[in-house]
Amino acid sequence: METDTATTSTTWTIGELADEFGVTHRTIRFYEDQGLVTPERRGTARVFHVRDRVRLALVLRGKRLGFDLGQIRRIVDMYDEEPGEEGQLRYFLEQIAARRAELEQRRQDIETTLAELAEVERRARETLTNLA
Amino acid sequence: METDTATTSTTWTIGELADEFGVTHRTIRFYEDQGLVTPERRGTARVFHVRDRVRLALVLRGKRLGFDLGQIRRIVDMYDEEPGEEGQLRYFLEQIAARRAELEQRRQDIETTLAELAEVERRARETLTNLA
DNA sequence: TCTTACCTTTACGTTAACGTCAAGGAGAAG
DNA sequence: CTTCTCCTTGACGTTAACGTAAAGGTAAGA
Repeated sequence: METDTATTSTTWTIGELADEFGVTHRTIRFYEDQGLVTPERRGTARVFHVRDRVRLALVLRGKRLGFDLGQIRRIVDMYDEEPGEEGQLRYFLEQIAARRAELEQRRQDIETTLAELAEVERRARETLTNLA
Repeated sequence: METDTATTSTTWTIGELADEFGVTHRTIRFYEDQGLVTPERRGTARVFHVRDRVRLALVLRGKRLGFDLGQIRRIVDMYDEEPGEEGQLRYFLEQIAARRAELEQRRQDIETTLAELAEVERRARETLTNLA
């Protein structure tokens, strides 16, 4: 019996990640085609490392937010951008500002909607009380 | 010259709404097919009233949030739900709670992402300063 | 009356993001 | 060696949300 010293494995198969994140193999392979994850290959099999796991989580969070994969890639790629020289860095900061602007627009829309739903709910509760 | 007493018209053509909201006629007609707007018909022409204008704005806000039209309809329809009897109202409140839960999940995701981007930005600025 | 602008329906085309077979390899267990 | 289980690569299918002609109606202005 091989000792399982690694506490929890530091690599994953496609099936393990699929189970953990509740997606199909197909989805993960699709994300690989799109360059969102880049698993190592041992022979023909895929071996996913921590970086891939993190990126997959980021992608799925982006999906929950309703971003398309293009937008998602732009955000995810920011997480492991290399320093680079000044021009690059300034451009990079511009990109970050743009993403932030989008996210803040969304947050604003969400807060407006939540406020309106609260009002709709208030009226419904009122009507309900008046039935008693 | 017909007096334009109506300050700004209280009805709109499809083109006016399309221009105002930056979408195409096709999009609005599609939303009509989906029952998201229900313009009056005068002969064959569509006449949009305030209700349609409001609903269109809600739909587009839903799109900015990345909801699909199914989710959007569920939210939008809440805005002009009729009181109804107790069972209906309780079900209605459940639905509101569900939509709110989705929106709050999104808000959480957005705040996490904004925080992470702020950190990424901080590091980029740091690197930039160290070049001077 | 003839443009011109705006509207109409019908209907096939397109893109994103996977779903869904089909056919087969690789290794561990019995 | 055979049977499982999990993996692999194609490759065509599907759904949502419109895009994009095609072909024509209508009302106002020159």
